[in-house]
Amino acid sequence: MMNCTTLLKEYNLKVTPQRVAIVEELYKNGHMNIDDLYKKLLSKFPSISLATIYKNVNAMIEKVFLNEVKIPNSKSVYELVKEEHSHLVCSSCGKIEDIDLSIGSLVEEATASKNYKIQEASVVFTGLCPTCSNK
Amino acid sequence: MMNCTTLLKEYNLKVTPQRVAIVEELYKNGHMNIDDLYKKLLSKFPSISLATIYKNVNAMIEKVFLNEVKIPNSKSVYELVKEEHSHLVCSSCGKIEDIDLSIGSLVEEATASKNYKIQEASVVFTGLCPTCSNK
DNA sequence: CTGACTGCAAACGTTTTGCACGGTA
DNA sequence: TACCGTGCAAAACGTTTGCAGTCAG
Repeated sequence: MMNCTTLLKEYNLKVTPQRVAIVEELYKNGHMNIDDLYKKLLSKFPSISLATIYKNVNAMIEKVFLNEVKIPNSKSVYELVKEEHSHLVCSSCGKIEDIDLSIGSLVEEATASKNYKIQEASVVFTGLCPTCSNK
Repeated sequence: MMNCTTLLKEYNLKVTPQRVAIVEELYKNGHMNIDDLYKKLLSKFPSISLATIYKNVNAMIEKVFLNEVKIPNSKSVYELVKEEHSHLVCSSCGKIEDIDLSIGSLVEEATASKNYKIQEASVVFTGLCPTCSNK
């Protein structure tokens, strides 16, 4: 188990039980949408408010501690910020996985052909995960 | 100017002046969000309703005539469906451009490492466009 | 002529805000 | 203690729906 308290402090976020729980859940589950988070936290904090989830998620995004990932045909999910990576979404079961892809050459391609100074890349592949494609 | 009427018919969409205007605008501007469309059409149809925009955009997505593009840190935009391509977004002026990138090797990489049967790819790069990076 | 589309208003789901209270540092 | 976070309720948004009238085929 990671040390959520220290982590929150490093990002200048006050440590509250609710915030610790959010970080723990995201660490455990990788990617969660607002509802996932709300339902998970409800079992630990029966009177937690959806507004608290929103406020905290937004605060954490502000501090660049969380990252919002927009998924085609589905709700945004949130993840702890880490090294750049891409995402794989299963169109059947909805599972989301991180994947390390070498997008360097793509970035160069884009730079060369359109002269953009690329700052960020959002790469999301949708397809059938191994489990679902064997059904 | 393209033939919007024929195009709409090909996709089994009844031809109305509002729909023709939506297609014309998207053809002209490439990518527009709901508000862009609404404002543009308001000048042609002073009493058009936002609901009409939504209904038509959704109908066109249903027929796979339009495509929604989710953009990090900004609203979704819509475009006419065409060959697969990626997107370049300027983080300063908001401009969105199509770009043809060879993502084939990435798809293979993902297939090989995670065993997914990839169906769709969403690649959006954010950066400074040539104009904005010279300011 | 029939069914589909439009515009309006109401409904809906999601996200944000204001406020009183309680907890963190 | 001072400020920030929480939970609640209300407000604000964005999007969808139902309906009566109109239009396309």
